[in-house]
Amino acid sequence: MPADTLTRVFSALADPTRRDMVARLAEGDATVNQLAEPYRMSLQAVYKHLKVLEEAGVVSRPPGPQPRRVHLETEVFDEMDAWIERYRRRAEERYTRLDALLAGMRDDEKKRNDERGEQPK
Amino acid sequence: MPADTLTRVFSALADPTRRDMVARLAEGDATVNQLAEPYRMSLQAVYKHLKVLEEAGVVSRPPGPQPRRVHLETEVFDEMDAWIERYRRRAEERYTRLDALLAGMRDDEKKRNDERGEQPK
DNA sequence: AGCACTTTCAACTTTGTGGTTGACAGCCGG
DNA sequence: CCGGCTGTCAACCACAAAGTTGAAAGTGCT
Repeated sequence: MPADTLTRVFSALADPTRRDMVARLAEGDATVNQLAEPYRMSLQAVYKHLKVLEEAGVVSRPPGPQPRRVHLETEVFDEMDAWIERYRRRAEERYTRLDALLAGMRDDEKKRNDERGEQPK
Repeated sequence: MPADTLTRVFSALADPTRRDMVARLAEGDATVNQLAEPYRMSLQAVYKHLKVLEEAGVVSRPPGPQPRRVHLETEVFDEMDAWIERYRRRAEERYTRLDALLAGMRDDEKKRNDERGEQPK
């Protein structure tokens, strides 16, 4: 089972180093060496991170002359954004409907308390 | 080192089961048993997932009468959204500026090719 | 061809994560 | 008060993830 896109994207972005790479790539494409420079980490480790980002579709490395430049791919962000927005929106809708429900809920609660013989303040 | 919020949120949402929980909680609060019902997984495992979501601030479980209901918290989504939007926007700005740059880049490339003695097509 | 640099592959260590089972404390209703 | 449901904690297992080193392919320049 090849782990769906969202899983790959979210876990790719769960790593601070990888998020930092994305942040820097947003300023423009870079070679692997430029990318690797700030980190105290072997070059192979950087390639591994890149591979994760690439498989998640966050980044691409078009073939070309030797120092292949790493490029930020933004389409995947749309997908993540859609997911987030979808559920945020739904939850917020429920929240705004809450006002309308409050009156009824207060009545219910009062009734329940009455049935238990509790004193209203 | 207490792993920053974004790291916790992204890795919380990197798990399909947890994303599914969020999706269902967007429809309304639920008890742990209701939440756990569709999964073929021990109840303790579900509590673990909930703990991860809670520590990431995605979910809250206000204290109360025995079956404590799980509630979706949306503020964290804003933070994620801000991060995504920030870099997406920056990358897209670069992209739109690309048109303006193309003329200059073509000139540069032509010059480089000339210096190498390559034939223009 | 030959050297230097880029890229990838493989093996290994360490740490984290998702899941299990088992035990146990806290509430609540009969 | 006691039996059942809710919630938490701990030990353990399997496996994935981040990093290391070492070695081997490619690619580009002179």
